[in-house]
Amino acid sequence: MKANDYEVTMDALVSLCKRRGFIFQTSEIYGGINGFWDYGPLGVEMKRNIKACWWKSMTQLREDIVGLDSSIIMHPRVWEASGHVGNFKDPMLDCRETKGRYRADQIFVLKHKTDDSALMFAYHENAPAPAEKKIKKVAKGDAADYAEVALLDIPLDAYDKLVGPDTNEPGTLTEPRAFNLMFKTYVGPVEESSNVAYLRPETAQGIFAQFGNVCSTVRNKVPFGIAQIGKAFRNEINPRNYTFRSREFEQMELEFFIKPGTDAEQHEYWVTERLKWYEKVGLPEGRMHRDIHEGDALAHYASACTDIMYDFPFGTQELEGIAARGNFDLTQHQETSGKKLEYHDEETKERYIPHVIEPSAGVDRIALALLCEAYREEWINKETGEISTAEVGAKRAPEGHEARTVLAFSPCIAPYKVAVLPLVKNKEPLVAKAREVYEQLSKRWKCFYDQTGAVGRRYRRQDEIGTPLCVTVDFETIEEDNAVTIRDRDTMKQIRLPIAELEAYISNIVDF
RNA sequence: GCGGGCGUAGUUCAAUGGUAGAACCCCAGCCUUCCAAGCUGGUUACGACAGUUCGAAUCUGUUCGCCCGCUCCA
Repeated sequence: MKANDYEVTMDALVSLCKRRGFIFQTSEIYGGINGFWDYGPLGVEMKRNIKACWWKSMTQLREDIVGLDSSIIMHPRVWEASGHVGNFKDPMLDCRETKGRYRADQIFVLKHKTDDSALMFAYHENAPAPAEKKIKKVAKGDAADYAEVALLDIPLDAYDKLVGPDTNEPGTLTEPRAFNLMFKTYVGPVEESSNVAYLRPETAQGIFAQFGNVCSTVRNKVPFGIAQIGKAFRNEINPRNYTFRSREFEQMELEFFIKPGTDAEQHEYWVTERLKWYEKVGLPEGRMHRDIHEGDALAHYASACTDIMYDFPFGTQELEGIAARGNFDLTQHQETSGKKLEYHDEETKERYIPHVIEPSAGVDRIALALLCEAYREEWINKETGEISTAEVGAKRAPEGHEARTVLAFSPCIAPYKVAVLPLVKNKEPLVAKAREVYEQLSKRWKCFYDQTGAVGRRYRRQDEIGTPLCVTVDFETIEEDNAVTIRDRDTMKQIRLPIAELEAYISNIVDF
């Protein structure tokens, strides 16, 4: 499947998310603020389910990973050690003519070796060919007389002789401006530079900074991991695509510490492991891809990095990055803090700084992917009950059919697991029995009780919020068999089941 | 941040500078023995702030937000 094979438009999805209470614009009554979103009553349940599935798969179903919850504001030197204070900013410049925008560190310049008054030609890193052509065409010169210089080494007062990468005119480039992507604040009531602190731009550094304490308390042996879920903040230049790129977002990060030399096999292991998890929560193999970083795309300290990509309606985008970061982070913290962050291997009697594999996932992106994946519009034949996929862009169902909107979540992700419905509401014994069943099931799962309107309408309401199972109490329940019907969201088929067997049946379907 | 487009009930759409309407949704009541039935009633909107005008949803400016392209990224 490709991104453009979707029946979903983002508009339809955004509309449903608002109407049913998944996602709201933050502080909407004041006009909202770009890059921040709130999760409504259904969204928060869904998001908690995503995190719970991850947390369970990491810290409960395996013995070699422990959890951590570190603070959002940490000592500023953490960010010096990690390189965020120095490097987490991208100087950018614009071309006034073409309206293009470039990262200054990715632009290089061909400059005449002897003649400072000659025009200079900018080009994209590793792609000097267009600039060489312009030397011939525009300056009537010879490329051999020119030398490569980084754009950032060109003095600002020489910009009027600089020809942009995508133009033939000099003087169209603006000066590079730095964008620090970290949110800054002050610790204590006095706003002075000595009090500056940052909201964390990733949760990972909290794990590295507590590496020593965790090691000395839980007696773990390499390889082992520390997992953390939490908010992170980045002052993105331009948030876009609904919640996909937000300024406040939630991460699920694992730092898996390994013996140096096992990096490649452990990296591959975690990529495979994580793809299995995505399939389990409802993202099919056909829409998932690996984007393997190579060469310049790889950070200098990393030996491997694979992004796990999903085909969104707006394009194929990253959900998670899995990086083999060597021992860069722990080494940096050891040097900056002066505290030893070594691991003592009891078996080999060696001391070393472990290497690390970092699967780092964005919760909000996964939530958005799951919503895109789950959303479908269907047509139901009124006579036969046959379900077919609705035609793209059709406003109405064809004659003899009715439309149905479904969020076909994996049951472990669905905000509500079960809806309990009395067949009608004006017969007290039915209502009483339904309440009893509802209260029993609510002890184990998030359930929904609804007695309003016709039962068919109530089923459709549950379809639209993705509830996998509907339990209906009818007259037979109280008069004959103490059994209920269970209706499946996807097939709309019903079976009859004794109330005594209900919990086991539901558990089998909805528990992760 | 740059360029373009767009802001009217929860949603989808109306309204010539002159009383803001509809459908669906939602809520209440009646009715209802399994897939959005029906009847009655009800709540809810001109993104914000200025300006022009006797009078602004409508014209102008500013701002905020959304969408698209550039850019960027978990």
